[in-house]
Amino acid sequence: MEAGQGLNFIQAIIEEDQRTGKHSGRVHTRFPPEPNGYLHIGHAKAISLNFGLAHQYGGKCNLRLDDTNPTTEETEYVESIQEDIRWLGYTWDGLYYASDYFGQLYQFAEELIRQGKAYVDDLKPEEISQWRGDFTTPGRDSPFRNRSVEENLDLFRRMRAGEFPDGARTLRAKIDMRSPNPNLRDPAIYRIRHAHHHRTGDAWCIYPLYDFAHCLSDAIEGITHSICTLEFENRRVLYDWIVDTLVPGAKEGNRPYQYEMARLNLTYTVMSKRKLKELVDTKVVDGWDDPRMLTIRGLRRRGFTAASLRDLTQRVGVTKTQSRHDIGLLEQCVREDLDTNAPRAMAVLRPLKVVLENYPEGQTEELPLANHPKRPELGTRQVPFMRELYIEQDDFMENPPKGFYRLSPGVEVRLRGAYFIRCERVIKDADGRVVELRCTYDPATRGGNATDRKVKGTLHWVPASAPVAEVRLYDRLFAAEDPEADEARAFKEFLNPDSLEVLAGARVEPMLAQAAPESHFQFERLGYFYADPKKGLPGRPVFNRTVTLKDSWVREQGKA
RNA sequence: UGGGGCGUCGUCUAAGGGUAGGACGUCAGACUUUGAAUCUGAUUAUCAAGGUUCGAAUCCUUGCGCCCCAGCCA
Repeated sequence: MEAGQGLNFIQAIIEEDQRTGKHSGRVHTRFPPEPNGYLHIGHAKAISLNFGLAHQYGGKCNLRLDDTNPTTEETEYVESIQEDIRWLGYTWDGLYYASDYFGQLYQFAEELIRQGKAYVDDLKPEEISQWRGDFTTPGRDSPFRNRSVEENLDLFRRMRAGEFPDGARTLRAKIDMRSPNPNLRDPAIYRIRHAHHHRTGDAWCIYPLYDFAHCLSDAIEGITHSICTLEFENRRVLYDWIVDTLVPGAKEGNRPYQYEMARLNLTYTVMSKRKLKELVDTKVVDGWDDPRMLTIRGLRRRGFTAASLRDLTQRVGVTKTQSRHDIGLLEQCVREDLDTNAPRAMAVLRPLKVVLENYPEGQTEELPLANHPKRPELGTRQVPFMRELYIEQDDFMENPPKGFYRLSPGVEVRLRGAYFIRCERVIKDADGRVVELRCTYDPATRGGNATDRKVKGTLHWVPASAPVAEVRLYDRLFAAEDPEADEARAFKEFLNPDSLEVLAGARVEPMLAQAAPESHFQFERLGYFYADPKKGLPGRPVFNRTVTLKDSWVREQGKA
């Protein structure tokens, strides 16, 4: 928001900290994804917040791969995460992995045992769960809770040495089994996992859990403001407990603090990594970078720009209020970016043949069209014009309703940048479908100008010689505003069956056949399109529709 | 029915004792060689009830509603 004086609540905290001299005025944030999936638009919010804050306050922001669970994490994901952050336009100060700290974390754990504040528990997972109690019943102390420091140290070292199978024992923090906050009922901080880790290989068979690893990693890196999402709110006391008992100087304020904000939710989509993965695994979509996915890669391949994603994160703000933003806001962000930056072009998605009966056969002329109506410096291009052309099927109606500005029998319209044409006759096939229009053009209106009369409609067009291109029309993946709202039904029941339409027979102006992969265009009167880098071939591009233009005619019809 | 959070236009988000502002959406109009863009204008909100105060979205009390927590996931 450009309110100016309206700081978001994190900025307010930082400015207050700077005023009081907390952290010696330092700002050091971090973006800590777990490398177990691809980044999505929700991460983009966290990324631009953390990197943006560091930039705004002259601080630093680290990228830290939170890789404490060897069974779910893969190198493939750490590479994609880095690529996506760079594409978004951010550069990290330090690149770290939680696994960099396994040695230090282990030492912290031994220290906790020495302080008598952690113990090795032999209870099995189900037993731990039973002994923990529930929201209304306090937990009970584990029978192993009062082992001596020596015994705990010995057992913990043997856990590390690989003497016990997975699940046999855990290291637990000794806090309070009767706490009303279940997170303080002696949370597990180390578990046994005889699993290969993507970076440390087989060096470890015990791995720290999030609550233990995350806060201490923050402390090790000198993070000042550790921003996470709302669901971590009731773990903050645990965060504080661990940091305060283990980090030297923590009590004096020389430590990181956790702040929670609302995650980004958007209408007509799901955001959890688990659900996105399910869409990929069940082939509902064609991979993590399917243009319908709200992953960074998917959005990128759909034709969203990094600037538009950054813009969205600015507009949605930062609050603690659980919210769901209108996906239309994202669409508006990319429209605004592409309206000023995308060159214009003409493409006919569903061609309808037009023959200009009074235009000489065999004649062709090159007509100049502006590449951008508001930016003459972007120049013009030549588009061939001839006796046979294509216009959009939607742009003709034999019996038009009131308010239809386009072509119909006896009506004159302008072909953009070319001539006025009038429809004289309609040719139909045996089934009565309109297959061709016989029209006349007015040579005096070259360039689309006439001094003596006006026309209501201006249509885009391509010459009959125009190359064919595949165009993919994408729409939102789900038909329901909140696909997860109905507890009784799976989110996949709300998929939009029309989220992808492939048009193999679109015709594009010649320039577009040479479009470089990853280039953006506005196809006039239709929307913004992006040359797909994966599907397209040289001279044979595939265009993904990023978003339509706003269309008040569609709205008008909807009212009828 | 334990604990932790959150309630402001349709959707988001500002204002933190002194004119409830902005964005997106919607509606109406102007302009238009994109039914786009642009420009005008309009509509609509402080969860409820009490209290304090000259004055409450803001402070207090009591309700109500929604979200999160009982992984050896993060």
